[in-house]
Amino acid sequence: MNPNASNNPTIKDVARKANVSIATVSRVLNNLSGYSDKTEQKVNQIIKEIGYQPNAIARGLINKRTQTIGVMFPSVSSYFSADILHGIEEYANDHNYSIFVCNTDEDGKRTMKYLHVLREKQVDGIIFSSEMLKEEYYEVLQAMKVPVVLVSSKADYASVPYIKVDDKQAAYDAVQYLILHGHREIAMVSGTETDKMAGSTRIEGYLKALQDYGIPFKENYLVYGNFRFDKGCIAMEKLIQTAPEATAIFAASDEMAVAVLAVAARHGLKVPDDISVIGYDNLKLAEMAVPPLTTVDQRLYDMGKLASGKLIDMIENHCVADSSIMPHRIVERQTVRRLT
Amino acid sequence: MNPNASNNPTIKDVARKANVSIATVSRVLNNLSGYSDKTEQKVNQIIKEIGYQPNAIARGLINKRTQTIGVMFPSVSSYFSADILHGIEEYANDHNYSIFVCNTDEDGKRTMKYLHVLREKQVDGIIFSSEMLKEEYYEVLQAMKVPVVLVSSKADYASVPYIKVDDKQAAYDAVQYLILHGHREIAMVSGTETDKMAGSTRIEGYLKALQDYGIPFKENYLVYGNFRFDKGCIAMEKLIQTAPEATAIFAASDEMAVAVLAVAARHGLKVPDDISVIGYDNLKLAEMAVPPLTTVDQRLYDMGKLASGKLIDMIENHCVADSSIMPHRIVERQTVRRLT
DNA sequence: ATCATAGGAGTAAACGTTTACGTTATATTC
DNA sequence: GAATATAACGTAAACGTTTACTCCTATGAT
Repeated sequence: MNPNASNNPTIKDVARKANVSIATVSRVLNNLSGYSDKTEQKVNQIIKEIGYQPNAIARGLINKRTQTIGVMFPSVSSYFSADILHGIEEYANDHNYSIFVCNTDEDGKRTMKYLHVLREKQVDGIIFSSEMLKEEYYEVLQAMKVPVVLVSSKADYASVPYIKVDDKQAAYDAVQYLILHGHREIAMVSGTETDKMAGSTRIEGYLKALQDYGIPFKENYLVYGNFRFDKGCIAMEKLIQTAPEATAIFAASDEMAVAVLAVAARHGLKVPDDISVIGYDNLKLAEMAVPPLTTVDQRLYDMGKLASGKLIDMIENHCVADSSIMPHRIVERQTVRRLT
Repeated sequence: MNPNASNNPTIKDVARKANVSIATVSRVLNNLSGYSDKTEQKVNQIIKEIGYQPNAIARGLINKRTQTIGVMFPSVSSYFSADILHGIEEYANDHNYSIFVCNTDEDGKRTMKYLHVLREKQVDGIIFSSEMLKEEYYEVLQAMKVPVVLVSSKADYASVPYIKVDDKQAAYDAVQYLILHGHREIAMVSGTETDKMAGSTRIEGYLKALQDYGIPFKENYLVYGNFRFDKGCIAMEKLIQTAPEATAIFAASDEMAVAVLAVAARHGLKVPDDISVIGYDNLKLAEMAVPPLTTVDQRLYDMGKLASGKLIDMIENHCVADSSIMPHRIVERQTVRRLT
């Protein structure tokens, strides 16, 4: 009888039934040369017949390629990550790569554990999303010898390709937009105080815009959140206490901008009549807000796609991709009022 | 010299340097018995020294287990999926499983392709999220012989374990909540017209509640969306035209409820003063809305965790888990007004 | 002293592929 | 018709593990 009844059929089963060697089956599978049309047809027929599917694990073992990439997110469930992930997944799938999602929780331990798992599972490459690439991580990454690309992030000490918008300029543009709408009392809800990445560069843009337009910076106009909604609420509450004269607020993320909206409403402040707000990201969330949020678009989905693209290029061509600065633009909706 | 300089060290390298056989190294790696304390220490020391990490691919080949599960989403980037994914990921990671995310786009072709990829990659199990399990899929799944669990979905012809809330009852409760707040003109923004799953059962709940309280159903009070924001907007626009007398709206998803909020605002309708709305899901989005959305909580994160748990149980104990009906509850926020 | 026993360790097959190399038969060239 | 090239395969090693067997040695019981 069939010596391999209960298990999934293997290349051996195909070979036996088709009366050829497994080498030949392998050849038609990978359509190389070295077989006649007749055998090709015979083999393909048997494959259909017994429902054979190649075993990617066995392939991976010998090819040393798994067609798999790992993606690290500080928080998979954040609306920010979701968009990037979607882009990454789309491109990767189209190019026959699967993706492992990893949720680091911004926790070093967890991240290291994940890095080891990805190493053991022999991923072909890794994408780091919106997270500082600590040296500790970088060391493991180097030991793994797989390509890495950063998205919405940047490593200043190591030359790892990244994809991000020019944060400083984008923040500058956002603040300038407010200024050009007649605002001079502009507060900012920033990201994490210590986050060199998206945090401080956006603050720099804010500061520079104020300076360029001769607006003095006031300490109490700058508060910190962590890019997420909850901290954004706290930050806005603080702002209402300490900077009630502000006519406009620049939030360093859409989630926080929406928090500003929420807290403003809670306090009976009308947007944009009593206070204007501009966000950062252009998540779907911005469209959904009431009123719809004016924000700076950073095309996260495309950034995800591009990240996938660069990484796969590096994997397949053993090259090193260069970094990209993504264009940004302000999308005008209804949360900024023109001061007359 | 080292015969294996450029590549990652393997168990062979460890064995050679420790002067033991690879079998012994394997034994200490998997801490089985059959070696002395001294060799154990020696081996562990060498492992540290040369930075050896086991190759999960090779392991997978022989063990026929990959510690990997595939998760299918109709849309990875939806805020709904993000929460479930987070739950799944969390539990899986804690139990040493990695997860492949798959975005089906609700497209049969894409789904089938993914199913084949997952098969080739030898995943240990599959979670299907919020999607009808078509027979076509089910056949491949059976051929794969891996456990499957459904989350926020249900297959009526096949006995696949699922996790979901009692949609009909939850919808009933939502509508009842509106009724008990004095509403009688209650419209519904439903999900996909054809979606047997979450679509029609929620409509049934709506209908039953109306009936139980002696409220006649009006055709024009029921409009269809697809659970997402954009269609929700269109649905609400329609409602404003055809059912202006409605005092309350039950939306079959938070995204659509938020759409209702947005469109209401666009038309100068105040929520909850002019119109009340209750959503379904309790996404973070509901909290973020202005005003904060009253909705029915279905604890998606926990459902994700539970799905992971059941699946891993099935994988490891070769059993078949039973289904779970998750508790739901109404979380009261500020979009429903008590009619006096 | 003999024997059974168990602990410690090695050997080699197996997992499902790919691929370098070898072999045969046929076609081509002169 | 001999020499050579080429097409069409088959053989077997390799990828990095796990594990069933086997073997040796020391220990304890008799």
